[in-house]
This record gives sequence, C-alpha cells and structure tokens, in this order.
Amino acid sequence: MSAPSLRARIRSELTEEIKTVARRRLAADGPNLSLRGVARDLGLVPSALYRYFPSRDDLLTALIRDGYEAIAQSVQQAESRAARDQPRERWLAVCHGVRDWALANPAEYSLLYGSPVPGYAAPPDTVAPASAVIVLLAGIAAAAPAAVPATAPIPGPVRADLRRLIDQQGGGISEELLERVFAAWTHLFGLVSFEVFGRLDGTIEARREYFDHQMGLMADLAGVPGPAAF
Amino acid sequence: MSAPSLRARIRSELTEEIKTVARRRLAADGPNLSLRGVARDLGLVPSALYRYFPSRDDLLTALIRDGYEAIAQSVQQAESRAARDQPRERWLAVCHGVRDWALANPAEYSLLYGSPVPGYAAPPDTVAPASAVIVLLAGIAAAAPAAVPATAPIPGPVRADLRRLIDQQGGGISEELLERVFAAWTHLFGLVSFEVFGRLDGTIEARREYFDHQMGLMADLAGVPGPAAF
DNA sequence: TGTACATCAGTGAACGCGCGTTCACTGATGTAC
DNA sequence: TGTACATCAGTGAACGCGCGTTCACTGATGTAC
Repeated sequence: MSAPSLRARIRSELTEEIKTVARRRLAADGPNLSLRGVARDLGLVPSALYRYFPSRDDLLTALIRDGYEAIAQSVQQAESRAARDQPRERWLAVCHGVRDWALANPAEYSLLYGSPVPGYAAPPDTVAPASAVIVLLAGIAAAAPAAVPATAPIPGPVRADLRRLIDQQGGGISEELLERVFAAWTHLFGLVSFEVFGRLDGTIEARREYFDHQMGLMADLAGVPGPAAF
Repeated sequence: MSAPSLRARIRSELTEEIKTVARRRLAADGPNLSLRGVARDLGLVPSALYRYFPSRDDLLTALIRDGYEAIAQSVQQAESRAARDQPRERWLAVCHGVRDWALANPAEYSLLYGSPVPGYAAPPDTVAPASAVIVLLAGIAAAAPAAVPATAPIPGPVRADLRRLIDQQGGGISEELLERVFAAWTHLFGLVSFEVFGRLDGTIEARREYFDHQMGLMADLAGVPGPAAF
C-alpha cells in the first residue's frame, strides 16, 4: 500500500522512454529495430536495456501492443466526438480516426499492418485488439435502421464463418450486415495502407477527399443512413 | 547476327538462376535479401555475384521488375481464358488471377505490395507496371453496358485527379466509373494483402468463397453486369 | 536512528556472427590477324 | 589453321561495419532488525 519507491518510478519512466526512443528509431530506420541504436540514443550501454526488456523481440512486442492500444484509443476518441444520433458521422469519424493515426505514425502503422517482420513472430494475444475497429463499425451499422442493399446471396461456408463470429461476440447483427462491415474494414485498411506505403503516388492526389468519399461509399454499402444513398 | 556465344548463353542462364535462388531465399528469410546467402546456395563465392549485378539493390530491383511482369502475365492469362462476352467472368478472372499468384508467391507479393523494404528505394520505373491490373479492370468495366449505381457526387479535387488519369490513358471512361474501378482495385489488393499477411486468421476461413463474393460485390459497384445486381 | 545485508541499474569488455563490397589474382573463353 | 592478345568469370582474402546477447563488475538504492 506504500507509494511506489523512487526506484520503481524511475524504472517505469525509463521503460516508457525506451519505447519512445524505439518508436523514433522505427520511424527513421524502418522495421528492423536495433537495440544498440536505441541504447545509443539513450546514452546507455546496449546491455543496460536487458534490465528492461529480456530481448529485442520483447521490446518489439511491447511496441506492437502499445500501437494497437494507441490506434484504438485514437479511433474511439474520434468517434466519441461525433453526434450520437448521426450514424454516418460516427462511421466516418472511425474511418478518419484510423487514417489520421496512420499518417501521424506511419512507422508504427507499418509495424502493425504491413508485411510481417522477418525474424519476428507476434505472440497470438497481440492480434486480438486488431478487431476493435471492426467492432466499432459493426456497432454503428447495427444501430442504424436502414436496410442493407441486397446483392448475391452469401455463400454457405462464408455464412457459417460470419455466424460463428457473431455468436462469439454475442451481437445481434445479421450475417448480411456483418459481411458489409467486413468489406468496409478491408477497404478502410486497404486504402490507408495504399496511402501510407506510397502506392497512391502519382494517381489520386486529393487524398483526404478521396478517402472520405470512399468510406462514404462503404457506409452506403453497409446501410448506414446519411446524405448519400443508392 | 551470329548466334550468341557460349559465354553469353551461360551468362544469361546464370543470371536467371541467381534470380531464382534469390526468390527462394526471399521466401525463406523474408524481405532482407542476403547476397552472401544467395552465393552460398549457388556454390559461389560472394564476390562472384558482382559480375552479374552491380549491387544488392540492383538484384532486388530486378526481382521487383520480374514480379510485376509475372503477376501481370498471370492475370492476363487468367483473363484470356474467360469468355469474351461475359464481363463478370472476365472481371472475376482478373481478381482471382491476382489472388492465385499472391498465394503461390507470397514472398514476392510482399516485396511488391508489402511495406517498403528498409534501406531500399525502388526506382520510379518499377512502379508503373503496377497499374496493369487497374487498366484491365477499367477495360472490362468500360466495355460493359450497365450503368454504375449512383451515389454521392465525386468531390471536385478527386474528379480532377480522375480526369487527369483518364486523359493520360486516352480512355473514354467516365470519372464515375473509374472511381468504382479504383474502389475495386483497392478492395482487391487490400483483401489479398490481408489474406497473405495473415490478417484474416481466426476470422473468415472460407477464403476463396469470401474473396469471390467480395469481388462480385465490387463488380456490382462498378456496374459490371452479371448474375447479381442491386 | 543506525547498521548490515540484499537488491538492483548500469558499465565495459568480450563472443561470435553475418553482412556488402573491394581488389589483385588465375585461368579459361573469345577475337583478330 | 595457328598464334597473340583481349576479355571475362570466378577465387580468396580482406576491410570495416553493425548486430544481439552474456557476464563479471561496481556503486547506488532499498529493507530488516
């Protein structure tokens, strides 16, 4: 029950600082994080870091965990600023929340959503938080009254997968709607990745407007009511 | 006019073999290609490779160039097997062509469409062939008679970007339609990347059916006529 | 309150590794007369 | 057809670098009596 000791406080502060510096290094040098580089930036001897992280991979894991938390927080904050009774506004807030965070933290975004890092295998529990955005989008879509525009029926095996996911989450959303939410989710991260990885260079330059419009299209597809409709 | 000398033939054969081995290494070790590793696999001394490629980056560039060519060829081949008068079949053939190639060559796919490789900057002319798929999809959509389902008007700056691209290609396609083609393109590569990078693990397991269905949805969106429609 | 001991942070040197690239060389293949 | 020279492929050694991780150590902070 006593206050944390001086040592404990310094320790947790330095742990944070190590991660901060590591993020900077990631931004400068790409995904191949160098422990020695981090130590250099901190004015420490490389072996000192082993007091804080048992290995390079553990540091990477911590960064990934933090990253998922940061993006989820950024998105939730953006969504909470939108008017409660405006589902389309909330939807677009979520999408822009992802994009804004990615553009502000491209290196971390790459770490989370880019191609896997060579020698590194992410522990399974770092993958779960990735679903935060889907859950948010699904919630918005499910709360909205509009009907999903109909298309071809969902193939049986896909329907089964969707059913399973719905049951896991305990949500009362239809397979049809969840499929659209998945489509929006793919589109959202696909487009953000294209932009962050430079795949859009030389084509669409009005990035923000384009993104906004595309996410609006996805909102239509998921039956989220708003200014535009089929 | 003389036949290529023995030396020249061996040279070009070994050049190909170096690339083949490099591709294998890429698949085994990830995107950080090691020249020494390639040399080892070939039973050569590392410096010998410098007779064939002036540096590691040049070898990488050659692989990227080959990759774009290979994927374009795979896609064109798939498309050419579809019935000429069945636009939706052709559309889906293109999409599956991309996916099939990516699943068969995940390491190369990562090299082309994953996050950028740390110390390596792709020469600008390796980026152009990336548009082959877009051009194919646009051609199919433009040839199809059906109208694009209407949504919100395209924002001005985006329209200008699209106009510029249309003029560059000399095609007679509308901005509205090209925008849908871009949406399909994003969706296509977004979904393939998700699958290749393992982002779908634990969610959708009926991968092929799901992909097919999603690409059908995109076909609807781009007004490509077929069994399903809004 | 003061002392004795345990805990812990950071040091400095070292291990063993792999890397891209250079350079002078040998020996074989190709070319010109 | 044969000889002399130029071209080129591959060798082997070396340079200089950065890396993750280990280990015995010093000195400061914390804890128990």
